[in-house]
Order: sequence, then C-alpha cells, then structure tokens
Amino acid sequence: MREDIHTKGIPVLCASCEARHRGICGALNPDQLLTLAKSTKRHKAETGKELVSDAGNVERFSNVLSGVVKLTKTLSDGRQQIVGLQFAPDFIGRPFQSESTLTAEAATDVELCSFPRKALERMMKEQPDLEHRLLEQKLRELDQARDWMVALGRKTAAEKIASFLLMIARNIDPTAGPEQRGACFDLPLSRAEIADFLGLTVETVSRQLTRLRGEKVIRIENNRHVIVDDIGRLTARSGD
Amino acid sequence: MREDIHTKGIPVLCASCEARHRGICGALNPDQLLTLAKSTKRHKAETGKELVSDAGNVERFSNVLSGVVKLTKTLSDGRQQIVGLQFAPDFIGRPFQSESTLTAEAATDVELCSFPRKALERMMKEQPDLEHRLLEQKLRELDQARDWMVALGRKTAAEKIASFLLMIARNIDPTAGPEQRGACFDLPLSRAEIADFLGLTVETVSRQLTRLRGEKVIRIENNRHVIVDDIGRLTARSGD
DNA sequence: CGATTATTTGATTTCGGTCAAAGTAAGTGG
DNA sequence: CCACTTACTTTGACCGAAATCAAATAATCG
Repeated sequence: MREDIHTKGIPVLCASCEARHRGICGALNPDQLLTLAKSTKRHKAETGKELVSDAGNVERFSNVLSGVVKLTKTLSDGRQQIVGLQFAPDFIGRPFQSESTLTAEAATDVELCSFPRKALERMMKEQPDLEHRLLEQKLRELDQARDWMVALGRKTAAEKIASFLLMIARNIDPTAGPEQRGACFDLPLSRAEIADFLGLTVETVSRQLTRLRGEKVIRIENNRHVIVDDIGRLTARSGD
Repeated sequence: MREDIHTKGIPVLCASCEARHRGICGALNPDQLLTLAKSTKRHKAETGKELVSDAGNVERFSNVLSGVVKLTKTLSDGRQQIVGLQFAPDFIGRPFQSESTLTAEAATDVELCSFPRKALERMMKEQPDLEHRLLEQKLRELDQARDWMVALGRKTAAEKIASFLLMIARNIDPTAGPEQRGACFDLPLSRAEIADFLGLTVETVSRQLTRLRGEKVIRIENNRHVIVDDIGRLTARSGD
C-alpha cells in the first residue's frame, strides 16, 4: 500500500487505489470518499464480459483499476468498430444520459470499482472539482478519438499498425518513459480486435505484423507478447 | 431581437446571441455576462481564415455565432483529416491546455464571439455551472467523433457520403425537424473538404454524389445546394 | 472575357479485402 | 498424458473498391 500521510480517514477500499490519485476520485476529500464508498463495489470481470451494453440503461459508472476495457460500436449488419480503449485509472460512463450508445467490454481480465450514476451526479453538484476532473478525462478521450480519426481516415495499414503498437506501449509498458529506446508489453487485444480498432481485416493485421517482424522492428512471442528494441524505428513508420 | 423578460441587465452584445440560450453562456447570470463581455470581441472571418493554428498558442476561446468551422489535423507529409465540424452555438477551444493540437479554420464565412482563455477559466471557478455546460458540449463532441470513427473505419464510400449529407442536413437545414420527409441545404464544404472529412479522395466524393443524383436520391444545384426529397432513402444508404 | 480554380469523367493501378486452407495454441475429457 | 475439439493466427491466391493519373468541363472572379 502506498505510504501517504493523507491515508487517514480514507476508506479501506480506496486506500491503495490509483483512481484516488490520478483518476476522478482525486477530487474528493475523505468524507466524500467515505460517502461514495458506501455505494461502491469492487469487482473483477474476465475477458469478454460485457460491462455496458449498447441501448441498455446505465445505472452504474466505473473506474478501471486494472486491465483494458474496449468501447465498441456496431452497425446494423454487424460491422464493428472499436472507438476507444480505457486503461487504469480511466473512468467509464456517459454522464447526463442514461441510454448508452456504445458497448463496453472487458478486453482483458479487468478490475473495476463501480458506483451508482445517481451517487456520482449528486456528488458532482457539491464538489465542482469532481466535474472538473471528469471534464479533463473526457477532453483526453476526445483528443485520443481525434488522433484515431486521422489514423482511420488517412493512414495506410502499415502506419495504423505502427501507431497502434506505439499507443499500447505508451499505455501499458510498465517501464514506459519519455526517453527510452525500447518497450515490451502484452497486446491486450486479439488480431480480430486490433482489426476492429484500426478499420482493417484480421488478415491485413496479421500480414503487417509479420512484415514488421520480418524487418526486425518488433519481435513477437506467444502471439501476444511484443518486444520493440528501437521505438524510433516504429515511430518512423507511424506516419505522423 | 428575441423577446425575453430576462433581457434586463444583459450586455447588448449578448442580447440576441444564441450562445446565451443553447451555448455555454447560458450558465452565466447577467453580472457574469457583463464581466465576460468586457473582454469579449465579436468578429467575422471569411471562408478559409485560420482561427486556431496547430502548435500555436491559444490565448482566446470562441463561440460560433453563425457559419461552420472545421477542425483539422495534418500528418507530416501533408495528408489531412477533418476531425470535427462546429456549428452555432458551439464552443471552440481546448481548456486546460495552451498548446493546440489541431487547426480550426472557417469553412464558410463565420461570425465568432471570442474571449480570453484566462477570463473563461477564471469564471469557471466561480460558476461551476459553466464548467458543466462545457462538459456537456465536449461530451457531445466526443459522441460525434466516435460516430465518425465508425464511418471512417467501417463504412463504404457510398455510406460515408450518405451519412455526411444526413449530418449536414440535421445541423443546417433551417426547417429541420425529427419527423420531416425532405431537406435542403448548402454544403458548407468543398468536395476536397468533404474528402478530407470522410477519408476519401475528391474523385470518389464526386463520383458518389453523381451516383446519388443518378438514383434520384438527391438533386444538386450550383454544386453546393442539395435537395433531398426523401430523407428515408438517404438513411437507408447510410449503413447504420 | 480570359484566367484560375473547382468539379466531373474516364482509364488504369494498387492496397487492402475476400475466400480458402494450413498451421498453432489452448483446452477438455478420457 | 495424449487424442480431439475449438478457436486463433498465418499464409496464399485472387478480386474489387477506391486511389491515382490524366483530361475535359463547369464555375468563379478580376
């Protein structure tokens, strides 16, 4: 558990939680945390579990504590597009609208901390800083969505894959830092999911990964584990 | 000017402004409006004028009062992608970050109302409802961005064009309503810009429009004016 | 009216999709 | 522990939607 003089009065549930530091809960004082914690549940969901369903009513919001959640949209004939990936300590939910317009699904095994929509909306009124944090999170999501719009609309298959690997490296390489040469991580998505994220087919994703491996830009172990020796070589292939 | 018993004490500048009703300024009381209005400037910009430049410092935010603003991102080799279109009374700006990561440009002649970034951020602290409005606006932008991600990643050229026409109709047909059969409007974008919005080339955009015209789904006058007799036929081609 | 820019149309190419099959990994139950 | 199923990934052959290249036509503007 993180050493912290501010741990006094903090709910046990929250004491070691990243969302209290970098996530939205950081806006709350011990009393408010305590109040929210009363209606809070921590739970695990395994890969593939649907967390929020399209057109379903959403009565609870969550923080991602570990793992990766994918947000997808589906056309009437079944074509799918992943429109966002959420990592700890991201917030999952669409405030001020009870109907969801997308599906949230556990891409890996995940741990979540969830609370009633109403409880959060009530607390937002008494603690404006909570709304501020939420705004900052949503602004980040918007920036990311727009970055991917450029990739989807204007990048080649090869550039899409390179950009994707870089994004994953930035988000889940535990050793990540701004000035490092290499990276390694487990892909949180299957080939089919990567395809749905990048607007490609499984076959194209597979071929492009094989190509990067052939050019010694990446190494792949056990299908999911990726090692990048020189991030620069990947960046050079990302188009931007 | 709009008849309104609440017009008392409202700055002249704001009296007839849509942003005061549906935009972010609706969160402000007359006193606050007055304070903000002191550092507010109304101005016009003609088609093509760059309003916010990529990597430039942003010292002012704006409301769109009329016309259409396009938000674009450009790759190092010049490929471009439009990542958002803003209509009145949308807010333009990225709070909590002085560096812009995109370019905002007048797609048509526009009227704007701009104010210093600092003034808005100061006022957000004393009036949480302002931040609330901003959050709602940014949530809408995020929803829209994600809808376009689906179009960019998974729709065919024909579906992209149909979706685009529908979106424009919804936003600028003055007679627009939920239960109407037809629509007509002036396209706010050139063929090249539509291409940059949909991740296509000019030629493909042109061919798809010609095709829709051939199938009598739309009529086009003077290159820019579009008439849709039966919205349903367009919706049927939009993919979702 | 000529000059310039935007749009359309046509011919050809290409990147990524589709279809098909083989190779791999991960369980499952005997 | 190993046969067997099932799901995921890779590879190959071929195809097609949209890109590219090239020109003609239409609109706009000084």
